[in-house]
Amino acid sequence: MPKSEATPTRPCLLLLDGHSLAYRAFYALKDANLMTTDGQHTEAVYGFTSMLANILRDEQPSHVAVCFDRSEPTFRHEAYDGYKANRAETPEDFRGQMQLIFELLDALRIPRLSVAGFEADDLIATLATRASAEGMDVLIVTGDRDALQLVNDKVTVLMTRRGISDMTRFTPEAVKEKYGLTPAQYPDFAALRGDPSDNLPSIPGVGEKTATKWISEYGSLDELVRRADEVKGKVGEKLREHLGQVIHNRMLTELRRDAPVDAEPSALTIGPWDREEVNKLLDALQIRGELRERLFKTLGTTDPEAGEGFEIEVTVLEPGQVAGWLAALPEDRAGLAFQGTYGSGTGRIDGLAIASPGGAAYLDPTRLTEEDEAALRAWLADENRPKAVHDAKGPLLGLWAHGHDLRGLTCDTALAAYLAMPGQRSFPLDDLVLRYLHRELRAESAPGGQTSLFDDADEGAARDLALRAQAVRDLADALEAHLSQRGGTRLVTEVELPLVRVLAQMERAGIAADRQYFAALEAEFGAAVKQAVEAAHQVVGEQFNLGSPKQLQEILFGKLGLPKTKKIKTGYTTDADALAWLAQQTDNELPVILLRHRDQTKLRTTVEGLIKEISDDGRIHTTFNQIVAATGRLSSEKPNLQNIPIRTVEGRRIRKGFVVGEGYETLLTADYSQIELRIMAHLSGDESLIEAFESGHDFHQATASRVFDLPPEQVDAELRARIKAMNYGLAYGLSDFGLSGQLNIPVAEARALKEEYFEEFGGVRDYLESIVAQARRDGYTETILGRRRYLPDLTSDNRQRREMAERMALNAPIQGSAADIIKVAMLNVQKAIEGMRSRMLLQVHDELVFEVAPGELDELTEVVRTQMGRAYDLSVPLEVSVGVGTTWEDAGH
DNA sequence: TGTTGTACGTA
DNA sequence: CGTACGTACAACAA
Repeated sequence: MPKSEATPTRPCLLLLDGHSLAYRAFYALKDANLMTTDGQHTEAVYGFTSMLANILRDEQPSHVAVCFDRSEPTFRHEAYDGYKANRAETPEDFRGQMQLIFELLDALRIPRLSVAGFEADDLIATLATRASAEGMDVLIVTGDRDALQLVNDKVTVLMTRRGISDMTRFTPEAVKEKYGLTPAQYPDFAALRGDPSDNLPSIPGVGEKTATKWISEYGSLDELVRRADEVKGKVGEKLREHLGQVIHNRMLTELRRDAPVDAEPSALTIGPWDREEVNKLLDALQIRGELRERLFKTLGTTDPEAGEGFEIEVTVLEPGQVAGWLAALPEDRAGLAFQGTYGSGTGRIDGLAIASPGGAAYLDPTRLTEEDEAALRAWLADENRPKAVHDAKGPLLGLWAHGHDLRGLTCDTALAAYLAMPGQRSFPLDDLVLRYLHRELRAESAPGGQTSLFDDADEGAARDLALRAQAVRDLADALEAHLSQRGGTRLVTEVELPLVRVLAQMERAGIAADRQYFAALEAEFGAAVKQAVEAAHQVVGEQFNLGSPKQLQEILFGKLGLPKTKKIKTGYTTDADALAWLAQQTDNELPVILLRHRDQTKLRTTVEGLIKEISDDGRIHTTFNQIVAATGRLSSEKPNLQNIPIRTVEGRRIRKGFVVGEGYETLLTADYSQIELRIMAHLSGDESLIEAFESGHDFHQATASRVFDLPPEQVDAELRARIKAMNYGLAYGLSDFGLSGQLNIPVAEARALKEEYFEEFGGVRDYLESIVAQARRDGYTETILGRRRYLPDLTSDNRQRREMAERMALNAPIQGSAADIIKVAMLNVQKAIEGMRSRMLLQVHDELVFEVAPGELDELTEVVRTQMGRAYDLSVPLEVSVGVGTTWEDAGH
């Protein structure tokens, strides 16, 4: 809230806790992953600068200083060995950013202070005390709650809350209201509560609630200590037990007001800052646009070279105005933003904003005249009117549900960002805008926003959506430029973007489910679970929760005294492998019963989950996520249809519940056989491996025959199994240790086996080694279509992280190329069946599931075989096997 | 109520 | 001490 400008300005000193704010900024912006093109992270600098600019603008202080901690130990460390002893190490990405902040403050001529042996807090306390004695108002900005003890009539604390713009203003009244304490009581309270971040121990059973109660009841810690005997109950005992500790804590929670700061408050003015230097620094940090302008504006100068402001004209279109507005719309690419909800293959749209160079408009698609509706329909469906949308699949489903279509999508900013940063798990628009446009996308109408420019809530929402549309438009350009610069344009425009439509179609179609069958199955699995529970209770002789790993451990290793299994964080594992091992080790039937219970509960909950997801149309509509998997795979959720059981007979029964829908003839599944191994053969160019694929024999058998120098017929099941584990393991970065565990053989033997394998397939070893070396050099791996995966950990000092990254580097090009290929296949199949009634329903990484319209089986089979087979030209054939049946199980192989 | 750890299904 | 996911549940913290 700006100070009222009418009052004659009384001197006001602004004191900031530099480290605290920089840390806060860093964590608030961590997900945005801000960095310069040469890899210097800038989250902390950016966020700190943004906070500083806002506070200077809003508070208009006459004096200012930023206080910093020093690396030297403080008097608190001397008083207490353990002080801050459990502080986590400074994150790698944060390092170096403090120095940048120092440089920026120096360029801005804002005083920064630090004193050896004292924390920033103590400097702040000292200066606040002196300044208020001189009649100045003081405003403290920090994230450290210890500062609350400084609050009085003259001293106010702004405490960071969440993010970088959300702060709470603590006056004496506000402290009272929030904590039920006076500022002076705060250090007493803090000592009593303890503080994990400073490593001040707390009293067991005493949290904030009890601490507050005691301090307000007794008035002060002194008084509480004096009358500690009066405190009743268990907590009273605990208090008396820990009294010494609390008193010790108290010495540390008091801020020093006598730190040797040589600056006088009145001298802490903002100097004439060096504009050139600031510009240079901001250039180096690649901070442009809105923040730079805000900073300059606040400091009283507008920089002519700063990025243009971010103001747009927003028109809220009323019924009858839409057609006209669209007619006048320039032909440049428009940014679109939708307000709506999506899921289960459908959606609804409540608002739409369109941003173009001429301005932006908001409209409610449910309130349109017929003419508007027609114009909007035509414009949205016009292939020749280019559009950019953020995460278009949901809106597309929504539009379809309203009878519209969306064509001419030339950029999906979420997809583009995914290809630019495949390791990120989500891509919120505001983060991307911050990262690529250096602009804040703040919802102005949101509650708690600093300004409420709009009295009308609807108009505010309209403006927010329009701002998003505009941001999408700008972001699309920025991301396209970024991707084209590094050769990622084709992957996004020719594969990922057109795939959006295919996935939407699959989600909308869903797959038919046999509800009665699932219900019966659930009952059956449920009965088996019940039986297992009873049997287990019987064996053990007491009731317990078989689903609780903790209770299970107590029973198995405590009560029954069975041999210990592998250690995990919470004790000893009770996973399926361990239970199977236990079953072998003892005569006790319990492990077998538990295994059965695990099995059956898993199956039961799977079926239950599926039943819950059956829509009114009798079908299950999953959602395919195109932007989560770091390797480029799709994922499936709500429900996940990519992990329906198949390995066991019992599990496969669930697949019988997925059936052909009414009006269709049958289901068809088509999958790639051993696609990842074929890709490994292709990428490595290993002649022997390629020949093994072309030999016509079973692949694992063929490779085993080569490794062991036997005719294929003489490869027994054991040898084949070993080589199969090798074949697959290699693509995952399997270690000797892992292979030995997998095959139950000594590590030395596993190593020897690997040697033997590489004697025959040396090209594979060379390839695997080269891929890691290349990734370490470039910082990323690449698939056959140029999809990248960045692996900064390849150069980590931490062995575990580095080796993890190495395995990812081995796997990413293989798994990712397989994802590329099936995506291309999906596009080509979809194009080829456009005129048919049959449709694609599911993708399960190397398998596609179709619903076949009457009379189309032969044609579809042919199309699918051909298109999948020729999706990409590898140096080995892409083999496709097809199955047909009225349930997913029957259509399987 | 939200987060963490364990377990387990698929490719 | 092979990769990539999503979901369910219990336990814990608050």
